[in-house]
Formats: sequence, C-alpha cells, structure tokens
Amino acid sequence: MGRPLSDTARAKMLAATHDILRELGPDAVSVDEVSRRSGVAKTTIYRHFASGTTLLLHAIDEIVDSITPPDTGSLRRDLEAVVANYLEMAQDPLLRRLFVAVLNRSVTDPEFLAARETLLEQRRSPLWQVLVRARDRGDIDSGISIEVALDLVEGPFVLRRLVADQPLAPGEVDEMLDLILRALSPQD
Amino acid sequence: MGRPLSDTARAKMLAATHDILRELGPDAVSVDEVSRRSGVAKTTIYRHFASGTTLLLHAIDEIVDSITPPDTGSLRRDLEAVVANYLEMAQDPLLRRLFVAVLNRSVTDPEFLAARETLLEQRRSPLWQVLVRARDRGDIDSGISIEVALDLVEGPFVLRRLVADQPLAPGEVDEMLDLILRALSPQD
DNA sequence: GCGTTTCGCTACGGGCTCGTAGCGTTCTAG
DNA sequence: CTAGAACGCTACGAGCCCGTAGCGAAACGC
Repeated sequence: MGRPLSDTARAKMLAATHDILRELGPDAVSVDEVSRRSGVAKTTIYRHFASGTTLLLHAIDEIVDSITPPDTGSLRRDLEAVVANYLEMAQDPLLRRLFVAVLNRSVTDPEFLAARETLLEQRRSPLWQVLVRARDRGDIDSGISIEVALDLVEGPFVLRRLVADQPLAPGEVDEMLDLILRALSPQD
Repeated sequence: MGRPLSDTARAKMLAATHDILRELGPDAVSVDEVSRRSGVAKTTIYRHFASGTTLLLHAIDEIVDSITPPDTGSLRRDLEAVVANYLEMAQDPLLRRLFVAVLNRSVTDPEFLAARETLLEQRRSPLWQVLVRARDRGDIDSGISIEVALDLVEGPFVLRRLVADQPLAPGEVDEMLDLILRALSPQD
C-alpha cells in the first residue's frame, strides 16, 4: 500500500550516473552530483539505494551486463575473436576508466573486490571455454594447464591496453597470436 | 640569508607520507593527515611543496627509486631473474596499491600519467636488455619484435599479480616460462 | 648580534562529501 | 475516496579536503 518507488526516477538517476561515469569517471560519482544532473532529489536517491556506493555498484553492474562475449571457430579463429572482442572493449575509455577505478577501490573495499572479480570472470569464461575445447581437440599440448594458458593469452593484451594504455597495431596482434600459438601447440 | 628549510622537517613529512601509503594507500594521503602524523605544521608543508599532489609525487618517486633491477645469465636464467624480481615486487602490498592508484589517477591527471610511465619504463628496461641480448645471441627468433616479446613475457605475470591479485605457485611460474621460451625460441 | 626566514600554532574560508530531517504535494493501491 | 508512502524542496550537521593568513619564537647566514 502507498505509493510505489518510481521507475522513472530510478531510470533518471542511473542515466545520470552513466553520464558521469562516461564524462568524469567513477571517482566523480557522488550522490550530490547525481542529484544535480538527474533532477531527482537527493532524499529520493536514498530511498532507492542504501548508499552512494550501492548506487554506483548498480550502475556498474548494468554496464558489465551489457557486454556481450564472442563465439567460435578454430583455435586461431577463436583466439582472434576473443582478442578482438577484448580490444574493442578496451578501446572504450569508459570501460578502461571503470576497470581501473574498480581495481583501485578493490584494494580497500570488499564490495568493489567482488565487482572486480565479476569483471575478470566475465572476460575469463569465454576464453576458458575456447581453451578447453582446443585441448579436447588436441590443438593444445596436453601438458599445459588451462589456467596458465589463459594468462599467457590474455596477459599481454591486458598489459598493453589496460595497464600501459598503448596502441596495438593489427600486425602486432597477429604477431602476438603467432607467438602464443607457437607456445600452445603440441610438441612434434 | 635567513633560516634555511629544515631537512628534519622534510624528512618527517616524507616519512609520515610513507606510513600513510603503507597503511591506507595513496588515496588517503592528504596534507592534513600528513601534518597530523608528522607533527609538522601544515603551513610548513606548503613551504616545502607547492601542493599536496607534489608531496605525494615526491614520496612516490622515493619509493620508485629504491627499487633495484636484477642482472643476468642465459635467456632462461635472465627471465627467471626478471620475473622473480617482479614477483617479489608485486608481493609488497604497498607497491601494488601504489601502482594501481597511480594507474587510476593517470586517467585524469597528467602528473600521474608521467609517474605511471616511469614505473612501467623502470620495469621494462631490464627486460628489454635481456631480450636484446638474447636476440643478438640467437636465442630468440629473429623475426620477433622485441616489443611484442616483451609484452608476451611480462603480460601474464602482470595480469596474475597486479590485476587479478591471485597467487602464483612456483610450478606455475616454471610452466609459464616454458611456454614463453617455446614461443620465443628460433624455429628449427 | 641582526636581519631574514622558517618554524609551530591557531584560525579561517570555501568547497566538497555523506546522510538525515521536516514539510507540503502527488500519486496509487485497496 | 482515503490512507500511506514516495516525491521534490530546503536545510542542516558533521566531516573531510585544500590552501592561506597572522602571530610569536626559534634558527641560521652574514
């Protein structure tokens, strides 16, 4: 009974949060600022979310959920697809900002630690499947652990784009994949 | 003429900054807090450093300068040394915290962008030398670009320790190095 | 010793943050 | 149609941050 929480108000708040995320980054998201931009009263925000942090985490969840993983082919093609998908993602300044900020806060805040793990896991799972399938096909040396292979594939690209934030020419991507495949292929 | 800036006051401020970095991380470093802990008056801090950011960057510089790179042997041994050095570094929560925070701030603040590049470059240069030497010896396939090889070597470990913050068993390190060497070795 | 400058102290002003309180108004379920 | 709860509004209190000002006292160069 009584008036239900307004869906439109909720949508406005989350939209404003997205705008701030895109324009200024996660560290600039504050309840005051969201209220200013959305036109929704600060008190209303607290009726929807227990705290400013909760609001931010919800907005992040929405973004993370909107990311779609790739599908499949041969090992080389699978890897190309996964890597292309990753690079496309990493090209979005919002996502880079987001991840780096989440990574930073995860050091002290358990809530963000969970968010970081979700983000990582989401990246990890398609690649994991690709590698398991390749191993079953015999395209990967049976002595190699999937965990290690996974880091070998993903690490260099994460380093380049997320950490160093350096461009990566298409030729370099190919070269990198050549090396990785050389490492993973079964020994003759 | 007049009284010179006190070295002891300066030392006290920087020591307090180090303490805060270690205990609470870079985002908790504020002029007020440094003043409280060090016993040095806030006004004095501003006589030594133009701004709070400047103070923080100086403290970071001190830490970065104190990191010593490893030396050499065969390619396998060189890599082992470089990686061991990196892992040891990454084991220190202070350094992880530091780098992640610098990485985060580098998105918006050019001063921290420079700090990030210094940190990366410092990690990069010993490995670079190792790889160049190996290529000259013929231990690395001549068709491989050093840049790419560098990312291949460093990426997986950075991903594991810095980004994912997962432990890395010694056996896994060996396995990873095996794979990397397999990728880099000249084709028969 | 004398002047100049830093030192520590206290205090301020402006800004931002969070989360809460009271109020009149608007909506909606029952 | 009526009660109950969300809405927007304004305001507050507490806390943090930054950087600056004015003071007496202490320290150093010349």
